[in-house]
Amino acid sequence: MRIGELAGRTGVSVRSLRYYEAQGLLVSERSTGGQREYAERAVDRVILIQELFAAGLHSKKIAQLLPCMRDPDGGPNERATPELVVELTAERDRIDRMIADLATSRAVLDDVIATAAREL
Amino acid sequence: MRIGELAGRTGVSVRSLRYYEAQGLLVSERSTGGQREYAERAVDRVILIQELFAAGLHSKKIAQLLPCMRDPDGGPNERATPELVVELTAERDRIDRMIADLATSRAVLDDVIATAAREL
DNA sequence: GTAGAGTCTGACATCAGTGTCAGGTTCAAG
DNA sequence: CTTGAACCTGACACTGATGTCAGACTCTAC
Repeated sequence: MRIGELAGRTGVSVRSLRYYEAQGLLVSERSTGGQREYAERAVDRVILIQELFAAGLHSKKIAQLLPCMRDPDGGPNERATPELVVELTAERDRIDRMIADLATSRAVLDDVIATAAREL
Repeated sequence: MRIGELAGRTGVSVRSLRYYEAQGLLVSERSTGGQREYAERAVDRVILIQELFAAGLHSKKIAQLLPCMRDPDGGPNERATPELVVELTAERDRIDRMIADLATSRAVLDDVIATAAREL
């Protein structure tokens, strides 16, 4: 598929997809005329990238992480270096703290919403 | 306490504390010389603000939310407008999706880490 | 009263992902 | 062939929280 369709199917802008490629997160074949052509699995890949972005990982770290995934996405499947494992473990811990903080914030919102609803 | 102490006790930079005040998230008395003086409860307030930031809320929405909290923090304790309730409900839903996404990302990291550890 | 640490305001810089525009090329349908 | 939609590259703008700097003022301790 071409970039517009991929954008439509993932909800990610065309601009962002080109950015992902520039950052080495996404690969594409090129047509004779130079237009990007994506395989079907690019859809899942893009969604995963978005999730990792949302989790606060920067593109550089995502670029290191993706080839180490056990996931059969056609990539070269390199192995994680010990340094990367250390970094990813730190990220995982950060995500754990993030989830805990989110739960707190959610409770705050819930409380305000419930209080307001009670007063109506 | 003065701004430096508040910064130290919350782990938030002096710069950020002044920013919070400019955004209407934090209030302070002023000394005769014009220096900010904070009450004890400012500590919890700042920590809460940080959590809400981490949850992806923007300062404007936090400024609307804070006075509607049931929390006895000395604020005027206004009541949430129906429009605000709608917005906060949307934020809460967004946080729920965010937590779910984070769980996915965490699992991805976990998998890579576990795979790497197994190969060592 | 003086030294030095802390604080003040205001301005500009940074980050990283994304939006947007310009000028040109490619693709698919008629 | 032609036309219009989609795509290309490259560049610049934006966002929003935070960093950083300059020059001036305040506070505390000696």
